Amino acid sequence: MTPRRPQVRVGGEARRAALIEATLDLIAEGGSEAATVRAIAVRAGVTPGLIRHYFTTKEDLIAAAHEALMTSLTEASAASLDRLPDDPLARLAGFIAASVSAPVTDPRAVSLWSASMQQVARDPSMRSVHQATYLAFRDRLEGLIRDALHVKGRSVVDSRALAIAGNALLDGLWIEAGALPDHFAPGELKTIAINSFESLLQIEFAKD
Amino acid sequence: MTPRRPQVRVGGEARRAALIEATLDLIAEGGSEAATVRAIAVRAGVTPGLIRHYFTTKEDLIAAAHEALMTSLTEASAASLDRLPDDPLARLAGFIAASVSAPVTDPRAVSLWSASMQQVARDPSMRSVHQATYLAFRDRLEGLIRDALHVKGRSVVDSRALAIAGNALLDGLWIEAGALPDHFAPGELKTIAINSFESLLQIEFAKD
DNA sequence: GCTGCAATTATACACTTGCATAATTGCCGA
DNA sequence: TCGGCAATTATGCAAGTGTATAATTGCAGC
Repeated sequence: MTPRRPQVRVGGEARRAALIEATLDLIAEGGSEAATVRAIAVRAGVTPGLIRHYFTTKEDLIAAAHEALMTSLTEASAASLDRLPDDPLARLAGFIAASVSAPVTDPRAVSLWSASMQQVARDPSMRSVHQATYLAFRDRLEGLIRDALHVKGRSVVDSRALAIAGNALLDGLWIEAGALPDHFAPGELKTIAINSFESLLQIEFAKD
Repeated sequence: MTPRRPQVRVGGEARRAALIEATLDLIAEGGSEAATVRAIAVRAGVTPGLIRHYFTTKEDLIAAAHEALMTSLTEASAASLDRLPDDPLARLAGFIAASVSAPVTDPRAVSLWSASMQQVARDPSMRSVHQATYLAFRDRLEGLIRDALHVKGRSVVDSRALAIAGNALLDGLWIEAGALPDHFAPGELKTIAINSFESLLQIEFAKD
């Protein structure tokens, strides 16, 4: 007769967040199929039934986890801006560098992101979350670009196109860094990103 | 008493390829978890047991499907080069345009690619296949860049960096086109890609 | 025509999955 | 202090999973 597992009461938002965190951990490590209800429960130190108490269905939990991931990525990006200087050129350069360096360039994040991309392709609600996050990042980049060009006295012809291209460039480098972490020399991607933006915007950043 | 299903004997490589194709279809439509043994069998018009006759395990089949996908992508890229003109500048422009237009920019392909990215993160053999495919594409792009710069009489300082940046740019645009197909005006991404390469390489393509 | 063998179907099994439902437990307010 | 109620655990179930094994079928070579 195995004794009943003692309850550890947490309740409310904390437990909910713990379940989401466990879900993301499992997906990052083993893909969507690894995130079974039972595995999530074990990871969160909880009984499977409890999940049903916080999420009416597993699909619910997955969606919540996806949204949490996206907002955390967005917030990480916003937070990096807070630590940057005021000079528009240096701000843009710092933002670019942060986007292709650790901790943003993290295999776990890339794995989670690619896992979510699949579901984005077929779940409209996930697609709208993805689109909102994508646009938030791109709009931030576009603002930085406009400021940088303005301080150089340059007329901004099509900042939308520049932001799309710059965003694509950062995305591509970010993915490659995550997928083939050993393939690039340290700092190589950062240099490439900075140089590429100099070409795209036809400006020059101050050398550090 | 349901009658026994009539056999349709195919045998050998054809049936094997059909099973792989059914697997890829299902993964593209519903993610890895949709590719169950039974679903694959139905899709291929076959009985589940037959799969075991061609692949000793399901993992075997998945790996074979991944390799088939990668080689097909590589071959598609190589084939597009065959249809391009000889002039190096036009060749590069055509290659860029093809990389961000249909049929390369295909939701199915993007979905399959992101599905494989996940497994790349944790399966070393899949990672080596991914790396080989990535390098094949990038090397092709680097060659086109070198040719284009050479015909302009420009010294090629760091074609590796240019190829990495260009590849990242194309990847990023390709992914966004696949993830948010309705978000961009027709031809917008193509224009952005061409203009961006003009900036990156500091050249000008002939207007078409 | 027969026979042997590979290709194919059929059936079965043990295990996992998500979910429902009932039983317990701890805590908070009266 | 003692109900009451939300948080938690326990148990069970029907459906789906991969795989093993046996039974059939068609075809190729003699």
